Amino acid sequence: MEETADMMNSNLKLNNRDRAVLMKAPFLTSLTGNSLVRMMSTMSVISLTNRKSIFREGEDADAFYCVLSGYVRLYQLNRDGREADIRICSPGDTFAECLLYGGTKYRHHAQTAEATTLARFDMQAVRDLAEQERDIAKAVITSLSKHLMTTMDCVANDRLHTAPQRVANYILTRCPVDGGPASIRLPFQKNLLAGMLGLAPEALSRAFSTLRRTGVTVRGRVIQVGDVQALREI
Amino acid sequence: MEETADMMNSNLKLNNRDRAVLMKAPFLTSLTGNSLVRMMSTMSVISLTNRKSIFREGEDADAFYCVLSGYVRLYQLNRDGREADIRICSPGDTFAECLLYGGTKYRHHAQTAEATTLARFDMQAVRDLAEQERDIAKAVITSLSKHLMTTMDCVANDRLHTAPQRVANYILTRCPVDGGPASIRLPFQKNLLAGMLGLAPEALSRAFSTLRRTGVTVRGRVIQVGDVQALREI
DNA sequence: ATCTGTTTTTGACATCGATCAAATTGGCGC
DNA sequence: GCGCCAATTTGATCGATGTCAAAAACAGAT
Repeated sequence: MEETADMMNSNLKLNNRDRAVLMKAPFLTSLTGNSLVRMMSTMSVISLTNRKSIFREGEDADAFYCVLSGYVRLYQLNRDGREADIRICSPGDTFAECLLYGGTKYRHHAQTAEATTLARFDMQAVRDLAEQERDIAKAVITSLSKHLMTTMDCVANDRLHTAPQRVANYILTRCPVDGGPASIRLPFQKNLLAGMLGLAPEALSRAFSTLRRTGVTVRGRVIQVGDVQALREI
Repeated sequence: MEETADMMNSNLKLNNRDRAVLMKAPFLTSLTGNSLVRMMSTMSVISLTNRKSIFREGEDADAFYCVLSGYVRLYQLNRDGREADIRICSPGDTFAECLLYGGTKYRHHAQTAEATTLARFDMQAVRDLAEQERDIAKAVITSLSKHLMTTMDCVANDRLHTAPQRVANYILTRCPVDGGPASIRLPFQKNLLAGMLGLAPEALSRAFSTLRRTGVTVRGRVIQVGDVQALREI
């Protein structure tokens, strides 16, 4: 088998880290034995370098995906041809699974935002499995429920919070629960964080500088929080 | 049985129109025979007048609902105590069903936005049914899939379009497909439309007046469109 | 360590939409 | 038709965020 450095697209065995991520995905984590084996047999692994298209809006949807490592950007074009991110998928996130029973064509563009490994599930195969195996159906329900909740949270976040509040929320979700100082490291470019929060990169940058008054220091990807409790008040 | 005029909360038989709406809900429409009967047996009908609370954020989630007639507003409070609509549910819409497997507490406030009739489904009963009956599980999957798709559309709409564009989109979804003139009647107050589109009422009003230049006339709840095709270009 | 291309930040500005208050319209019961 | 309350529109203003351009910081390769 031959691969170019530019675009690997293979069916290799999973490495351990990717396997662990996959097994924690909500539509697999509850499966055991035969169901798990059958589900895994509909899957293939795909590795892509940065900025590769996974699918385009309007194409026939024949698979959904789970991010194993790297990041995926789901976006649409507005009337002026500008891209707006709808969702940034991190390791463990599933995308396009709403098309299992919801439609036949992809509704957004999907492209990698880093070197990325994906698990690809054949839509029709999973559909068939879900009808045969109760626990697979249940796992799909769990996955869709969770995804729907986070998407509703996204709407609420967009409509309810200003840019500094969204950034503060994001930081808080990765901070220890108690109130003292903390330090976290962004796992990706600020570009992507902006997309997650529905902000332009410049707006994210300004939100960070607003948060300096609340004791947040940013150096590269490292974010230091003077007082976690103070951040909650924002 | 005694009822006040202010707040009926009863278990009456469905009238024909409500029954038709219910049967078209995605988690019922594919069911037949025994599954349908069992599903219906977990249901009760609730009628409420305008502005009655259905549940509050943080309460234990023991039921999900389908709107049969009227409208329901899902909203949250921001830090200043101002309400922001997350979703407006119309007849046929289901809400809080993402908690079937996604969590145990309601995540928003829900209140009626008109005199409203609801079908109430006991969460635990439906959970049990979905595990027993394949077609019920499948119906739940379909329902969640559809709901997830519309919620992602909502995010996309919020992030991609300006107020006049959102209003134009809304109008177009209820217009005949061809390009000529058309006239539609809003089925609810503009208040609610604003909430659906993620706008303040004033912003909706101004969007309408912007659209006058594109041949849109608004008189009360009646919207007349001079040229449907022109509206698509906005 | 230096170079180079990319990412991020900053500045200046335009735009959009929220907010508050006031005027107007509309709906509905009488 | 009238009166009244609620919904909607309008005006004025403000704040937040997008946009474009340029500077600065950063990361990776040499």
